[in-house]
Amino acid sequence: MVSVTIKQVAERAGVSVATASRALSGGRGVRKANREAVLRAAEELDYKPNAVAAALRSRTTRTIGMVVPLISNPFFSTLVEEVEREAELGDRCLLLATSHYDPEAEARRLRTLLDRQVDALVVIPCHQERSREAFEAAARRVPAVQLDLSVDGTTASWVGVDNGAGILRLVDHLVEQGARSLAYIGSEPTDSSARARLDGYRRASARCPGPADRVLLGDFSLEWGRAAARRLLDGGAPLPDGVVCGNDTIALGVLRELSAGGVRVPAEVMVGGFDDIPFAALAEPALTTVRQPQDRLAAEALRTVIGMLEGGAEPNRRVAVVPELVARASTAR
Amino acid sequence: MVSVTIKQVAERAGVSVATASRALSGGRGVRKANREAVLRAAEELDYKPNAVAAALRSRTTRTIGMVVPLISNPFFSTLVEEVEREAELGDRCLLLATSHYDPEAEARRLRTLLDRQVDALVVIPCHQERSREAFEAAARRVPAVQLDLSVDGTTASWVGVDNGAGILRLVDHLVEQGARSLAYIGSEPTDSSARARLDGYRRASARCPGPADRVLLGDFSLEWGRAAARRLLDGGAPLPDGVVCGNDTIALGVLRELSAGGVRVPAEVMVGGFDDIPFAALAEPALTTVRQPQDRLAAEALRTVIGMLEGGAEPNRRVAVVPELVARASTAR
DNA sequence: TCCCTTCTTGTAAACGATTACCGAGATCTA
DNA sequence: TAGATCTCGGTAATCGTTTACAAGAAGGGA
Repeated sequence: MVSVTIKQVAERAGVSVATASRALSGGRGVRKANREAVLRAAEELDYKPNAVAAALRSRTTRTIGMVVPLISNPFFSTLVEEVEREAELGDRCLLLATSHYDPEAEARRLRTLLDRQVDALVVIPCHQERSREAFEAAARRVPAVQLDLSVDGTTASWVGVDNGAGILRLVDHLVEQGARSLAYIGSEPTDSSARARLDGYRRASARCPGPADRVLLGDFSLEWGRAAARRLLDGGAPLPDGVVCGNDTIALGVLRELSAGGVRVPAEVMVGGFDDIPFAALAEPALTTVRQPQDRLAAEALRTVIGMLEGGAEPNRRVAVVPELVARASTAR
Repeated sequence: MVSVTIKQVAERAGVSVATASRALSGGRGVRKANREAVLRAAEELDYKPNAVAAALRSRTTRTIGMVVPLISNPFFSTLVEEVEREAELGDRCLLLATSHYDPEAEARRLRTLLDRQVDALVVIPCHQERSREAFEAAARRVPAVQLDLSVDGTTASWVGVDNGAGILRLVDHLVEQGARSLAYIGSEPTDSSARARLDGYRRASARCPGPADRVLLGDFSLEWGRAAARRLLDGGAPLPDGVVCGNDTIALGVLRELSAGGVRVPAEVMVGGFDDIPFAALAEPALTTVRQPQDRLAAEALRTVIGMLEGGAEPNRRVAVVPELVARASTAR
């Protein structure tokens, strides 16, 4: 498979390769007649520039590296999609790698991406402590930003959602809808989001006129949602008017268990989630939730690294996007 | 950010760059003492090979390009994940691009990936006719395989699921469970999968002892599933014992509407889907479905292109993986 | 001992672009 | 018209590897 090179284009256009290169990239400092001759020759020969060669010499690959724990998680896959879309707008490509929640694999993938000379990195760190060293090492070499999750004890750039503000909106909404008592079903604070949501609930619960101190912590699974809901049902204590869930998966489990226990949602208990996963709108009843604005997160993340790349923007930028509340049937009194 | 080059490694080890290069890549044809000296020097200097330079000279980037219609679709995102995992096993990276179901965008992305000298391409073509030209052009330049969907009228490589066999299994299962009449709710045959499933149903319906000629075609959405189920309910004709759905999303809509109409599943009507999306197992009742073995599909796809790359395997390989049936509550009599 | 392999090694030429530098005209200014 | 400035284009270096080639060293068989 022999490819047309810039040399052949230059030859056909009757100019040197230097002029051809200039004409093809921007065209500044090239007389109009020559520029047109070069472009015509390129067209006629169906010239395709070799991006690898250009990258070697210009020391920039126009490639963004991204490392995520898992691609198939719908929340992450949406982030990947939006980062890719945003990258393409800047005429860049996405080199994607998975850590499978293994900090060592994550470190290896980061190194591989650096070896491939990515211009910048967008990372969803898989572990709040053990991801730190590799991420910081990578961030010393190229502009890098953490997306969604953040590792402990670093000042490196991060873009994510303001979890506290999101929980606050949900709590306010429940109170507006008439809830006088609340409970929180979430995950143990094993990652930065889980902790921020729990802290957010603790702060927000002051807005509730009645008792709001029941907090059940497990993991982010549907099964835990069911188990926790069962505990509420079996507890003997009166059910809260509203249940704030740490994410939608938990909330779906809660809905399922409450309905199995004969409790009507939202009439007896209102339920709210966090994330707005695709199925939230399809649940019965449709789930009120805090929407993570993935498109804005991705855009901000890319803007952050590109800013560091081009403008030399400040390297320690922390952006917390305030999420919006999506009110649906599960909280409609 | 100055990097250590192989030249410095060679110098420190007291050999030429050629020897250093040989020692670092495989080490064949290098005396043991020298090889060790080189490796030690590389270690001490924390040498990181520049993959771009290596790619330029060796004319191979160890990169797989992948173009998908959408990353956030859970079926596609799982395929992406598995392709990435498989690529990593062969020490390759994944350059990922999205077509957003636009054939022109798809063509542009393919060209970009080729400019970047990917070694091979895995493509989920977004349109059965209008994807053809660009895909075939790309396939003439590097090993390329279509994944899941296939464009019309090409003999190029393809790896996907045997839709007909999958539908057949589902029909056989329903008949075994006692269904004597069937209906099919699917999508108009606008892509190769939709057509193969519809054809598969028409062939398989001969296995049904009673009437099985009700076929309702719309699109692959939950809404269409609800609408079609409503048509069955309102039609006046007796309900079929089993409903075969073109995919799980439709099946979830059918479940929802039947339950809203007071029809018990599976006691009165059994329902089966196709794909085994994550939510299928969580539906009420849990949905029987035909599982797409995404890991095997991805592995086969990569094996196909790598085979063409390395072994010069036949360029027109069509692999139809037979899917397995996952029997759950929605068909348990 | 001599010839013929087989190993190792270094030199230097790729790979295909971008770009520093310089010189030749063209244009402008006084 | 001379000198300064600007525009444009070519030569050649460069990016950091891999690899073709040639040559020297070592080993083996007759």
